Amino acid sequence: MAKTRAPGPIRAATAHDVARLAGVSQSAVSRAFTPGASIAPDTARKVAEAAARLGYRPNLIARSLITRRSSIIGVAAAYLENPFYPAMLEALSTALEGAGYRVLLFTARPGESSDPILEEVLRYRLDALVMASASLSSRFALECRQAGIPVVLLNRRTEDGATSSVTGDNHGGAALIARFLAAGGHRRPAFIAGLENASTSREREAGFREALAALGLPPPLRAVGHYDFAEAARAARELLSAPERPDALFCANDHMAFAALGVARREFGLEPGREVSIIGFDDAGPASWPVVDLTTYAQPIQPMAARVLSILSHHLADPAAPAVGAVMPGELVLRGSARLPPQGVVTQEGRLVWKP
Amino acid sequence: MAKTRAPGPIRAATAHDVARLAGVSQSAVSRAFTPGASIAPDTARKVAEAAARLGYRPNLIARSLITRRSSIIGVAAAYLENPFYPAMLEALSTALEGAGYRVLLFTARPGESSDPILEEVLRYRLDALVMASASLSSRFALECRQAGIPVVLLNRRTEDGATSSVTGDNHGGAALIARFLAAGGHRRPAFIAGLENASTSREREAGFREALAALGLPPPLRAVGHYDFAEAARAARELLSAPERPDALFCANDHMAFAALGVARREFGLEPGREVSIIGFDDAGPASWPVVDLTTYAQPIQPMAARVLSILSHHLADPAAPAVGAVMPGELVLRGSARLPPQGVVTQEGRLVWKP
DNA sequence: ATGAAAGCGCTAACAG
DNA sequence: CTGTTAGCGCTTTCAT
Repeated sequence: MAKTRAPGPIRAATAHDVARLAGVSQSAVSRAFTPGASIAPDTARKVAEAAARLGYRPNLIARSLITRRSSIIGVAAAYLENPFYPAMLEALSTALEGAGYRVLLFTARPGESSDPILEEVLRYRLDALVMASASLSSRFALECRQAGIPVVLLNRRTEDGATSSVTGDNHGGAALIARFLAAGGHRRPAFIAGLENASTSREREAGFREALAALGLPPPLRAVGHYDFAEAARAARELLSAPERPDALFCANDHMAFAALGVARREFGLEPGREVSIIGFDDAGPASWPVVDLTTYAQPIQPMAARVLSILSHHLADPAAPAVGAVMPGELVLRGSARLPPQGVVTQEGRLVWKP
Repeated sequence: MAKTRAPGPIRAATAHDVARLAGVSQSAVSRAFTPGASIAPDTARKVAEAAARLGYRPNLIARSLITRRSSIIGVAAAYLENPFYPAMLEALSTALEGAGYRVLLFTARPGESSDPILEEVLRYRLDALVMASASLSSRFALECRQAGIPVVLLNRRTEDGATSSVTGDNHGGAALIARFLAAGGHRRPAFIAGLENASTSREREAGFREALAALGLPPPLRAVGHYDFAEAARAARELLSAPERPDALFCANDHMAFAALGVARREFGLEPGREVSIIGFDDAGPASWPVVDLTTYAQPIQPMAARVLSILSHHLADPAAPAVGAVMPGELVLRGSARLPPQGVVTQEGRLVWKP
């Protein structure tokens, strides 16, 4: 009577099984699956055949244990309601997958410290960590560095600059917006801030204020939207109710501008682009939808993702390399939500941008 | 002269190091980090101290090799431009993280077969796989099953029903929309399809047509938007240019409805909700933005994510359990883009829904 | 309750 | 080019 296989989870074939079937040693099997290894074509063929027959796939877990590299990169993301982040995540994931990495996703609960989840980064021996949006304690960044795990911040930066980062040109973009508004004849600009402690919001505000001052315009009215849709709507409401109503609203990101757009049109009957100008920052997907049609400073998503990968590779190759802070230039994309100035409007790659 | 540590990536502390420092055996250290294990409180304390001193963290890779469980679940997602998916991804990730799993993200390139990436699923010995949006060859699903890896499809279903799935009530929701339009006095409804071979689009169309027929209304005009923004805009343009202009547009998902909204208002000067009714499916984030204000059938994102987890747990506990196809009921959320019928409009949890 | 010993499936010297 | 031999860091019997 034939002995039947035990039921339940059939154990996957191992390199040993393949070796036995192919009549070679187990190390030969290993070599057959290692790109650069020296192996006779004939042996490789025999192994390939046996492997195919058994449905063998090298166990990456076992490989990682030895090589101490998992080919997995942690990506901490949150705030996915803001359509900028899914786009960034997709670009980043594509870039990393293209380079042979897998992405382990951490969606930090807003408010929660990201540290507990990030403990896992160390436990799983991830090759590197990309922090998009979530905050990171400097203690943890240090610990990662000690463990030899490169960290790159995306669209975020620490005070000390000790951790590598990739950001858009927050300061320059905001300054450009100030000049754009001035050129368009706006005289009472206002600003809706994001989170007070976020580098993006602070840098954008600083760039805006400084440029405004340099142009001889008054400092902007200001309200805080905490990068939250409902709170941004409240902020817009507050600003548009001011005795001297602002003639322009610069929102620290598109997500808040989407809220402001609705408030202006539906609650104040102000047509964006005609009676009030509303400008965002990011060029998140919906900004280009005709129903939304938001003028905004576009962050270059693909190049930013590519830059993250290159910095990561750089750190992986040389663990002692110093941190780099990459600032990627973007463009002011002109749509219907802000009045155009008489000069500097040019078409570029099928879209209107402002080049003073 | 004191011997200094070798430079470069300092090797992380192992259970052996901790054991040596604590003066216990390596297995004692293992037990100290295993929740249910029998260990003397005193020993546990000594181990904890030594571990803290060395910054020791159990290597999950090594553990996985033995336990054959990685606590990692693969999630294949794509089409993140459609804001429904980031929301789903976030909910799913939160649910899985809450249950102690990590999420390995696969962003299948559109068009590409998902199989090559999914090979990785097998190599990494993932515990399970959730397919949101990406297509999955039945060959691969079979292979996963043979390898004992549970697969759950999210917002997608196979013909044969051999793979577990969680979907919204596509047929029922679409039928409800048909009845809603009829009740609102619409007489010439049209339909914008998504991808012709997607179960979501097919089921929504079938539900819509059948209900329309039952109501004695003519079959809807039809155009295909392929779940793509630009193509959906084209489809809307085509339908709204028809000699007998439709008085309602049901789009197979919100993302396409966002495009239709823009076309109606900007290109045809038709105010959605007054001159033409536009309805979507999903209740993706922007649908509720006042600038957008889309009437749509809401899929219950959180419950769907929770259901995926429960089905996964079920399959993990019993690998031989049969596939289940969960259909989660949603609600028709009323906003400004579609004319309201005189009856059945009720307020529920702060929003307007239709309960005929 | 604890330690010794045997692997998990694989890679990486090392001889041949 | 190939097989043999050690482990990677951990969990898990099995005695004690």
